[in-house]
Parts: sequence; structure tokens; C-alpha cells
Amino acid sequence: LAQLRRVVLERLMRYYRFLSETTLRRPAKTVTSGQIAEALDIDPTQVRKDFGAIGLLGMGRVGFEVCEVCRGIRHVLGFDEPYEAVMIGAGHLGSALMAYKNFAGYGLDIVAVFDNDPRKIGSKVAGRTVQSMRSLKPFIRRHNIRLAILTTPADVSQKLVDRVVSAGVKAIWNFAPIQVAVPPDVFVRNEHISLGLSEIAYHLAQEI
Amino acid sequence: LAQLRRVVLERLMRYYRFLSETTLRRPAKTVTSGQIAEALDIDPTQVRKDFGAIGLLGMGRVGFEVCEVCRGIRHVLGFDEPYEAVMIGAGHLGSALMAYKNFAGYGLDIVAVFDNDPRKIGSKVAGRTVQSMRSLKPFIRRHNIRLAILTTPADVSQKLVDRVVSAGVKAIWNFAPIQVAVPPDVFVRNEHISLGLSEIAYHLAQEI
DNA sequence: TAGATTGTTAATCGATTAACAATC
DNA sequence: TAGATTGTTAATCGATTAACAATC
Repeated sequence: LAQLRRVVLERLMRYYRFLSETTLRRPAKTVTSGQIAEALDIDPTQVRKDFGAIGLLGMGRVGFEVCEVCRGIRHVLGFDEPYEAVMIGAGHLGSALMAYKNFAGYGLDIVAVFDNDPRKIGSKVAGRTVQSMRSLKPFIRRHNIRLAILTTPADVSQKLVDRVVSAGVKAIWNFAPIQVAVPPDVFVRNEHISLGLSEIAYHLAQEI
Repeated sequence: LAQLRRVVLERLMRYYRFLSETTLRRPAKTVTSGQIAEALDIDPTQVRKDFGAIGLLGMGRVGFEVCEVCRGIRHVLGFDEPYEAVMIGAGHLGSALMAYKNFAGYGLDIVAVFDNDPRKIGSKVAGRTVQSMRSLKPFIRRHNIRLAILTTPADVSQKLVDRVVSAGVKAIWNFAPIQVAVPPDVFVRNEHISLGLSEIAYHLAQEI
């Protein structure tokens, strides 16, 4: 199975969400590439190609089995292999993410939250006690954590990244408004708000 | 000036952030496409193409004037034309976004926040009093608001979108975990957390 | 069977990268 | 001047779309 590109992963996720949502409302055994394509405004061939790329086969004149597709996507995207993460930063954004219920359905379990603010340390966020940043590194080591979610201010973020990477973290989900540097074997996914902002601002300015 | 695609907008934003950040640290009058390219891991030709697309000209052997580039990007992306927005939802995420200081630098001013929860209505979020959803539509009409930022639960989001669109909103910045339907003249930017999640989960599963 | 849908090959489209004369 | 950097054209690459025989 070849390495899947980002755009493909995103489409797979959209298929998955669409199938999960619609089958809840009106259960269907099968779905055609055309139905998915129309709902998500994608070419039907694209859907079949993507399914083919992850080894899903359809049936002529019938389409694809919904359950099989969902199972296939779950498997490929790795939702079935639970992984634990630490949240770095217990501010508004960190708390918002901690409170997000759906993560469990994607295999993600945020097992601890850390902050530097003495007023926050010891308090509870979504049922977890906020710990001091000093405990961060030992915690990651002890629990073999591979993912760190970063919701800290720009100025301290790089230092914290260095620390968690040296403790063994293999992926950073970066919500901090800064580009962080990591060794080549560490994966970073950036969620810079400014990218969305640029698109919004541009379209509003265009429209006048 | 041709319509700019999403990837171009995102690159422009990255250039802008890079130039703003680095000139703060070590002020430079000029910058070459090669310097930008190396820092952002982009092809130098790409940088020159993007600059050319928005009418920025460099100087042989010298490069581009930093100030001129920043001004050009600000102008094209529309950061210089201030626009007001309403925040729909005063939960963790809504509060986090309200508290974000940098928006002003991009022309965005969140002038009001709305929620359905009686316990939140009347309280302050980042200096703004949370208003009832009942005031949403009249407020948008009265102030000619063109952007709504959506941080509500999935189940109520579509209804709220319909309402703000009928009140005249022209763009939706959607942080709700659902695909919202809008008329063709309304622009939607989705920030579904699940897309990032799929990439993270996939890479962690691959790595094993 | 007839007809809708698949899987796959070929064609198109657009975006990225390479090459290089023009420029300061 | 010499040499680094630009602007632009051409070449490459990859992704999307079209076409269509095979299938149920």
C-alpha cells in the first residue's frame, strides 16, 4: 500500500464523515460512488480511485458496502489503533480541545494536560488535573506518549517542542501561531489560524 | 489581477508571517526569493511567481524590498480594509478566538458574541457581553455585518447559518464539526478539526 | 437480458520545477 | 566588469477528469 498524500487523507475523512452521518439518518447497505460524489462535490471517478487505493472493491450495478468502506477507512487512517496524547497548554483552546468528545472515536485519548500558570496547575480541565510543565518530560517518558498537542503562546512553543521531542514524541499537532522546527523523523501538522484568516479576508475584500 | 487560488493565498500568508517575524528580529531592507524559499521550504521560482502574480517586482542582484512586499500582500489579502464579524457561540472555542489579539492586525474585528445558554448571556467574554441568539439577526442587519464565525455544536449550526445568511452575511468561518449548506454567493471556510486528526492518526499508525 | 455501476486506461488540466537570457 | 538575482518561457510532474470495456 503506497503512502497516501494529504489531499487523499482529507478526502477519505470526508467520505467517512459523510457515510457515518447519513447512515445514522437513513440506514443503507450500499452506496455508489456517484452518490458520494454528488454529496461532497467531488468527481465520481475520484471516489472510486481513492477507494481502490486503499483496497476497497465495489460491485457493478450496486456500488460499495457502506460498512466495509467505513471499516476500510478506519483501518487505513489508523482510527482502530488507540494512541495517547498530552495537551500542552490549558488555555481556552486547550480546554476546548480537551472537552471535544469525538476524539475517542478516532483513536485519540488525551491523557494529561500541562500548563505553566501556577493558578491553573492543580485545577481540573475536562476531568484531568492540570500538571506543571516540569512533569511534562518525565510523563511522556513514563507513558511512552507519541503525540503532543500544542496550544501555547508563540514565544514558549519552540522550547516546549524541543523538550517533548527529546522525550520521545513522534508527532506534534501544532495550534500555536508559529512555525516550529523538528527533526526529520517527527511529524508536524500545523493548524495556523492565519491561513484561514487569509482566505476569509481575501474573499471579503474581493466582494466589495 | 486574476482570482488567486487557495494555495497561493496560503503561501502569501506564509511569506507575510515570515517577513514580519524575521524583520522584527533582524531588520533588513531587502530579501531574495532564495532566502524566503529556504526558510519556508518552497521553490524560489514559486516565490517569484507568486510575487509577480500580485504585481511585486524585484531588483536584479538585490531581491525584493521587504516593506514593499509586506504592503503588497497586506493590500491583496485585504488586511487594510477592516471588517466586522460576529461570533456565534461563546463556548471554549469561541472564547479562545475572542481572546486572540492578532486578529486586529489582519483587519478583523469581532464586535459581538452570541449564545443560547441563559447562564452565559449577560456575562463577558474578552470584554464583550454575550448576547442572546434572538438579537443575532437584528444585530447583523443593523451593523451590516458580512462575516459570521461559527463555533456552535453540530446540531444547531445549519439553522443558525440559515438565519445569518438571510440577515445578509456573506462569509462563514465554520469551526462547527459539520458541513453547512449556503447559497452560491456566500463563501464558507471550513476548519474541521477532523481533517487534521486524520493526518495525525494516519502518520502515527504508519510509524509503528 | 438490459442497464447501471465499477475498475482502469488515456487525456486533460494545472501546478511545480528547471533553464536561461535580461538586469542591476 | 563580474556575478548574483530576477522574470519568464519551457519542461516536468502529479492530480483530476473523461472514456469505455468489464461486470453484476
